[in-house]
Amino acid sequence: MADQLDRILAQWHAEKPGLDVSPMAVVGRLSRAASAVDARLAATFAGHGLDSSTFDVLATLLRSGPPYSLAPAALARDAMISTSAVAQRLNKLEARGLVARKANPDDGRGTLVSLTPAGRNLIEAALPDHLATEHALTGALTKKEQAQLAALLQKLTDAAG
Amino acid sequence: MADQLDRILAQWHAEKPGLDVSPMAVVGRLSRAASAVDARLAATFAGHGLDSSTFDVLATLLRSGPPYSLAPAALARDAMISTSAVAQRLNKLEARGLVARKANPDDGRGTLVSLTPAGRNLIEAALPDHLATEHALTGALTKKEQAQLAALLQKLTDAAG
DNA sequence: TATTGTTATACTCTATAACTATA
DNA sequence: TATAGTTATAGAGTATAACAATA
Repeated sequence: MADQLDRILAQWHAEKPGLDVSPMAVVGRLSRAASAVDARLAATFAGHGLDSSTFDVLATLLRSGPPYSLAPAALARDAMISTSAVAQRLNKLEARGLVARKANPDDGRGTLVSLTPAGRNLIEAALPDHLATEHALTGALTKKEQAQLAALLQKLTDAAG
Repeated sequence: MADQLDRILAQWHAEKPGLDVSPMAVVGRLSRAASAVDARLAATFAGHGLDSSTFDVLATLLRSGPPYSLAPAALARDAMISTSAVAQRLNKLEARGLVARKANPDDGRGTLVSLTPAGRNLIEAALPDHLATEHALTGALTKKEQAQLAALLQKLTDAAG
């Protein structure tokens, strides 16, 4: 049962028999797995009126614990995007009443972003659904396989710097 | 040596001790590995004046073998994007002289996209560099680990598909 | 001077819909 | 009528740079 990547590798073997294209099997499947998983997660998010970046912001605030409040810079670090991208995400979330911005009492330059009650309710409702989706995906693997996969992905990430 | 994902999991354990967040270890690392690998590949592409979507189009044409010519619909299927997105990528590649469009002699409605000599030269030069980058990444894993990783990713993709 | 955060702006990429031409 | 392909258009998302306020 050759999949698309097997066909791609076969094409390369035919066209470039001298090249060792074996890494493509790993890198190509990594890319496809990430896409497929993202699509499944996005479907769950959409069921709650969220997308993955919105979910990430709300989930980051939730898992930070009471008072569910962080500086924009911390959100930017966590999501690995610019602070301006965070500001623009926050504008939308604030317009929807899911987060609120307050002045940071300890630093007049700073802002603190907090979950509103509505934002808290939304992320508390979405989180179990999201976890159920993740369990459904990883459930195809044994616990041992999951641990192996996580370790191998970690090695690859380290190699990529 | 806790990484960022270990810290995230620890936060969830503290905030939601009743939830089994173990799938996040796998899904989170998948996402981070894909991002890290993409960034490394993009750096190699940039060294040849390419980005990953441009490389994909040229590489798809090359591995299709002589006469290095495909219909836009085939390129769209391969890249999993709309035909209009393909048309717009091709406009740019054609403006750079890397591909050429000709009428399909067998179907008056159709177009055939071919590598120009310049396009052929560029992808032939970029491919070994790209493979070297992929070898550098996967070289952190033994051959056996690479095979394991590919198989586990395949299982996960199937579960998501 | 450096830092925090926001906004203005421009850029890239994409999909939907409208359109042309051919089967 | 259906299919292949292109273009026009609009939307989403981002980063760079300019700006305001505070440290």
